[in-house]
Amino acid sequence: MRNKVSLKDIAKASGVSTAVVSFVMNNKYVGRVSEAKAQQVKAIAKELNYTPNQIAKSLKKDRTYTIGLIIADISNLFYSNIARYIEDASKRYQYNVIFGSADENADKFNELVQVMLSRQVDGIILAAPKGTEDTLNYLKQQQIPFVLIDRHFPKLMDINSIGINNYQASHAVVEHIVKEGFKRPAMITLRTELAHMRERAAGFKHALTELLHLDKPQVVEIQEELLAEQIEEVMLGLRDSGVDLVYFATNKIAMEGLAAMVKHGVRVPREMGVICFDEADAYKIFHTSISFVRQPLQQIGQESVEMLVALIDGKQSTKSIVLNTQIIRGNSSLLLK
Amino acid sequence: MRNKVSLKDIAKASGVSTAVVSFVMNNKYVGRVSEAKAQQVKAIAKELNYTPNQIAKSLKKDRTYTIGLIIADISNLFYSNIARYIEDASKRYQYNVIFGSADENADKFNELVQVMLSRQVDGIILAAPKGTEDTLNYLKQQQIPFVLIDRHFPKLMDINSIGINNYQASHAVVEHIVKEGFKRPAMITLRTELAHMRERAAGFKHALTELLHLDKPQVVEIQEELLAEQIEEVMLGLRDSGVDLVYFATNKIAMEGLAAMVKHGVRVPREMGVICFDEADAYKIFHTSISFVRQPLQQIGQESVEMLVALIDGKQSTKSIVLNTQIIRGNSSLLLK
DNA sequence: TTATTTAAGTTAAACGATTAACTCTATTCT
DNA sequence: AGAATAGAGTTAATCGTTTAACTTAAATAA
Repeated sequence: MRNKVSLKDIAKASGVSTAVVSFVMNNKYVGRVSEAKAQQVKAIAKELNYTPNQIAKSLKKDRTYTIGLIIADISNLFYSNIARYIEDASKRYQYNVIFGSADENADKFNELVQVMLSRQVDGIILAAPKGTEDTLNYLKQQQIPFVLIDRHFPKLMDINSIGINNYQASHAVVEHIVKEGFKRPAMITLRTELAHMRERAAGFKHALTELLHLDKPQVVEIQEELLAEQIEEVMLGLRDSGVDLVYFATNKIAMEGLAAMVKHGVRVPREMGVICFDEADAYKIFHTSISFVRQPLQQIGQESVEMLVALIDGKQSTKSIVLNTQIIRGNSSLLLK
Repeated sequence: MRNKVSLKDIAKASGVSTAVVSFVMNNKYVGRVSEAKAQQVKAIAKELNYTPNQIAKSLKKDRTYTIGLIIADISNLFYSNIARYIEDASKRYQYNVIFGSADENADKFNELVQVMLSRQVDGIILAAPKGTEDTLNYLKQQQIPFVLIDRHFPKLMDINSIGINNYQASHAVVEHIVKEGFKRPAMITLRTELAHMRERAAGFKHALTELLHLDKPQVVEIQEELLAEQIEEVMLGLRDSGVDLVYFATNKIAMEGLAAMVKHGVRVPREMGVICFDEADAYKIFHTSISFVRQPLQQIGQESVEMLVALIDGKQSTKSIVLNTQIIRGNSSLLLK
């Protein structure tokens, strides 16, 4: 079988107690173990190829140095990028990440939380689907350190979260396109109660009534599961009704929407302008450079880990960080006269 | 602090020993605990909201039910998709996944392996960068269950792996484009020793000498770090030298290559045909539908987990699974006359 | 009636590490 | 010289489970 070397083996091989080996391995031996013996123990440990058993360590110290990460969908570029940054940042803090994908499903989410808790993660970073307020409250009440990313829940108070200013981002989008001269923009978003999405829509609506005095800004809500099915119809409908620019509220919608435009030969931006929320690698192979709202993914990843680690160490009280987005201008939102 | 309920607490609350609680919680109580008491214990456990401490369990049973996953780059769609399928499949087997990204760096890879081992993962699934043969040998010698995905190492014998038939896939690509009538195809690949990439190139070359009797099939190798920098020059060079189709050896190259074509207005397939290795979401917003080689990602994920679990359970000896790919034809590899 | 089996538990060692509290020297201080 | 301190270790309890081995009482068998 697998040749596991434990403290005991090293202790035996070097003729000392396990305590000495433990002290030496953790570099806490000054004043307790002579330098000579320490070096000898280290040498023997290396020779036997000792790897400390983190499981045992965790049990004793009640710290696993593991972060749980629950995201909506790992195959979505937005989340997989964040996952990457979170993994990066965690490593810098000597933490490992165990992850799971909730697929926007509250039950799956709850199950994942339970799994992570039973694995004794020190804390959790999560992008929660709708309908998970109870679980979040439970985590809070149990005083389990956690940080919400991307999504937030206005009903819940005193929750640590890190996100972006969705309302302002949409507002800025409208400012940009109005300045460009677009007169009849429409937004396509998902039919959802999730606050961050509602804020994106609200920012769009308010800015349009404010800046163009439109009394009924056009916002189309599509049910996520029907996205691929309905997008073409929606896009053609918007074009035929004279909409001059479409603002996609997520990168998933954008991909489907752009695909529909390509399929039906809708020229961008001549026939219809385009601006998207979120970046995608894919944009660079679109025939026109795409304008989009960039979220600071790396910062979200980095700061969520920092925040969580601070919480774990008891060094921080509740806070919400709201990061700023940036509009990256491409040709897709230029009004051609 | 965090209110941790242990077996001991339940035992105390129900007036029995921890052994009884353990038996009941694991449903191993028939003949040892009366049904009545069992139900009572269960009720108390639920009431106290007991969650078993998997860390303690792992220590005792020498099984963590955790799989380590080391991939080249989580932000690459190919790997993040595989990660998703691996996570899915793992859950079905009651395993969790801890993951890390090696970024094609052997040192980082080795470090990740050590971390995973110290976390006592039951087995590892890995896409290994070049120069990691020693580590793989070490794992083998230590009898740690592991499964190689995507990449394989011809020098290493008796390694469990799961991959695709790269040579054949390229051969099929050539058959397809030759049948279409392309006469001067070129391939763009990475400068690497990794076997799977070399096989892709070999399949292309051999098929071309075989089918079109070209004595010097054109294969351009780009150093990965210089990809973005050099791709435009390469693409324009190929076009100007009369190449009529380009075969991109990975999705990363494809994205860069297609972006260069878009930027310089190279029409696909009229000026140059295109066929790619690997799928990308992005293809659907390209102005022409893209032909590509599809890898069975879900199957790779599923089977790698199955294989690993079998290895962990000692139910399986070494084997290599080679899966088949499929060419998905789009308009990008149609010869327009 | 006595012996044996079964049911329903309990006890305690173990997994691999950590660490407070202890034991010896050997040295230093007064 | 005697007391105090420092140096170099050891002992053993502990983290939360699991489980082999034991106990005790009741039921069944011979």
